[in-house]
Parts: sequence; structure tokens; C-alpha cells
Amino acid sequence: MARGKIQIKRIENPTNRQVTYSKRRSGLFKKAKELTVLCDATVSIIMFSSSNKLHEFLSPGVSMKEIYDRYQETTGIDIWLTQYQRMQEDLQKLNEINKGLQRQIRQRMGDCLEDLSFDQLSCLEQDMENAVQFIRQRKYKVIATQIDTKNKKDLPKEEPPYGLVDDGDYNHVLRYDKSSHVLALRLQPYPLPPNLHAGGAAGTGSGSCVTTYTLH
Amino acid sequence: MARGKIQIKRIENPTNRQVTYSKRRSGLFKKAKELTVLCDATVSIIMFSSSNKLHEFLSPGVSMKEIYDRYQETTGIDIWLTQYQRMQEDLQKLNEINKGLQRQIRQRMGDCLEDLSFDQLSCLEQDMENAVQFIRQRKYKVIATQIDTKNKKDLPKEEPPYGLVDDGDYNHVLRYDKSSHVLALRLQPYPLPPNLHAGGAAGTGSGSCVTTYTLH
DNA sequence: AACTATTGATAACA
DNA sequence: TTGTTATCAATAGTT
Repeated sequence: MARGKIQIKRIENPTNRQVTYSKRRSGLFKKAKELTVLCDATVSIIMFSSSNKLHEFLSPGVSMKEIYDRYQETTGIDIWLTQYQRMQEDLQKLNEINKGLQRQIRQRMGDCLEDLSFDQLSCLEQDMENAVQFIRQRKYKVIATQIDTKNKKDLPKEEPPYGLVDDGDYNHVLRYDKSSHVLALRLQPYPLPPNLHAGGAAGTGSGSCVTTYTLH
Repeated sequence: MARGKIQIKRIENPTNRQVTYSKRRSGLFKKAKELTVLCDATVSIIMFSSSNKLHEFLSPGVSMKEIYDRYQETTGIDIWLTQYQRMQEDLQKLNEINKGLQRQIRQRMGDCLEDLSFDQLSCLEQDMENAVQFIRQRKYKVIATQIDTKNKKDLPKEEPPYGLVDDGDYNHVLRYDKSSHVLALRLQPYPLPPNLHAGGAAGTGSGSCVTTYTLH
């Protein structure tokens, strides 16, 4: 635009690019300011240089939030809502999946069998019989290995309590803000609910192994 | 700037103001575009005329949301971020819980037993034996009722297939944006993975009942 | 940063 | 609104 015309394409020399960026940025902001005053308009500019430096212009008397509020009022496009709703849906789905998984576990613990048909119960029974076989096999293998090891050395090596709660990671209480869903989940490993214990002796307080509930 | 200098102050004549707004706006946008290309920068302009008309400019290849995300990252100013992060955390936690539940189910299906000690296996075995008893009881009760009903009327009443997949609700693929976690979950009711089937005949393709994996 | 020869933007007018 | 053009403003290359 001066001392020779230039092509509008990326300036390869980084120093030159940075200089041009600075000059033209101030030019742009000046224009924006003039426009604001001359035409009684509201202008907001956000820009990032190729080196990721942020510069912004805002007409006096407004905040960036106001700009975005007006923006979404006018366009009807809420930048956040899409993302937001998607996350909500995901949470919802995960929650439902969780419930399903928990139900399945309970059924495999002999609970929540009310809705199952005879065939379903037969299938489940057969399935668990097979699984027990597998567990038994594994158990034998483990004890065999253990004995074998013991024959050589003598370290009994205390194991952590069995199952999912090993790392204490499943005692969280989760909170949602908008959907008002709360999932409290408490898993105990394999000690069954009282009604499933043969003796049924200690069955006082915490009956269920897994609990979900919803608040609002 | 042409045909005479002008004072930079509000143009009182509304028509004139509107014309100037249009012309200068296109000038501003042109400058912004040039700046984008020349300096490899990212520019976003949002402006409202005095008559509240919205006009926006965006460098190609970015969304308004990205602009605002970067803006927030840089300035540290954010209204939604708290909420947002909280949801992310919740999703993360639910996901972990899900994994735990799935592992527990697999163990009750005779799979994933590698990490269990002898005692844990014994406990699990005993537990499942008890549960099978319960299921068997229930099965007898159901068949008894069924026979009883059949004695009176004759409607076999088709049941939906057993288990979690009843409503087809657990075949979702969930996607997250930021954390890049994807949970694909496919539950089959109680047909065991091939290695657990006695015959092991049809065990070709979809081996596992439950699968989680992560993409990026 | 400052300087200017030029190009580019645009105010007034049509 | 759009086009024209005389004038002013922005700025590329240089110091």
C-alpha cells in the first residue's frame, strides 16, 4: 500500500510478519474505534498473532460477556449449549448404562430376579454354573501355585481385600448441577446382601452393595 | 478521509450514519481478512450497529467457540468453565465406575480372574454358589406359577430377550470432546464369551461381552 | 521507532 | 443501494 504494492499472502519472514501484524493491528483497532464513535456501534475484536499473542478491542462501555450474550441472543446460537447438551446426554447415558450394569450384577448375586422369565433364569443359572467352574479351576491353580511357592520360600504376602474397592476408587459421590442428578455409588466386593447369606447373621445395616438414586 | 476531512464524532444523520457504518464495516472486515492472510493471525470481530444489527467476521478455519476458548485460556476469565470442568470430571468418574462394574461382571462370568487371590476366588465362588441357589429357587417358583397359570388359561405370552439389551439402550457409542475419551459399550445378556462355553462351538467373532476403549 | 512514497479507503456526491 | 472520484489515511519499505 505504500512504497510498492504487496500481494495479500502470508509474509514468510517472521520479523516482517510480526511488524506488519503490529502495524495493521493498530490500524484495525483505530478503524474500529472510529466506527464505534462515528456510527454509534458496538465492536468487539479478538485476535491472535501467529505467535499466539492475544489482542482485543472493545467499544467503551461494554464487556466481552455482554457482547457474547447479545451475540447469542441475536444468532440464537449458544456456543456452549451444543457442547453442554452433548455432555448432559453423555452423562445421562453413562448413568443408564451404570444402572444396567448394576442390575446385571445384582442378578448375578441372586437379587432382582423378579422380572426374569423361566428361560432367562435357566440361562442365567447355567451361565453361572459354568462361571463357577471357571473360578474353581482358577482357585485350584492359584492354591497350587501358592503351595508350590511356599515349598521354596516362606512369605505369605498379605493381599489387599478382594474386588473393586481395592483402590477405594468407587466410593465417590457424584454431583450434577443442571440435570440435578446425583449418583451415589457404593460398591462392596463380594460379601452378599444379608438375604443372600446362608447364616444371615450380621445382616443389619448396609444391605445393598450398589445404590443409585436421584435428587432434585 | 476523502472529499474533505471529517471529525471523528457521532454522525447525527441516521441515513448517513448507516451508510458510513456499512462502508466502514466492509473496510474493517477487508483489513481483518488481509491481516489474517498476511500475518497468519486469527481474528474475530463481532459488531452491532446503532440499530442493533449484528455483523461478524471470523478468520477461516476457526469457530467462534474456539476463539472464545482461546480467549478464556489467555485471559483466565471464564463464566462457564467451572461448570464445564465439573461435568468433565463427572464423566470421567462415571466412566471409571463403569469400568469397575464391567470388571466385576466379567469376574462373575468367570473371566478376568487373573488378579484374584485364592481367598478372593473362594469368596467369589461361595458367593456365586449362594446366588445360584437363589436363582434356582426363583426359577422353580416361576415355573410353578407358569404351570399354575397354564392350567387355567392358555397364553404363553412372549417375553423380550433377557437382560440389559432389552431396550437396545446399551449399544451407544459415547463421545467426549475435550478429554478425547470414547466409551463403546456392547453388552450381550448372558451368553458367555466363547472361552466359557462348554462346547465352545460358535465362538468366532464378538468375543467379549463388554468392551471399553479410548481414542484420541 | 520514524519517515515517506505510494497504495488503499472513503466522504461527498450522483 | 451502488458507483464514482477527489481527497485523506494507512502503510511497505527503508533508515
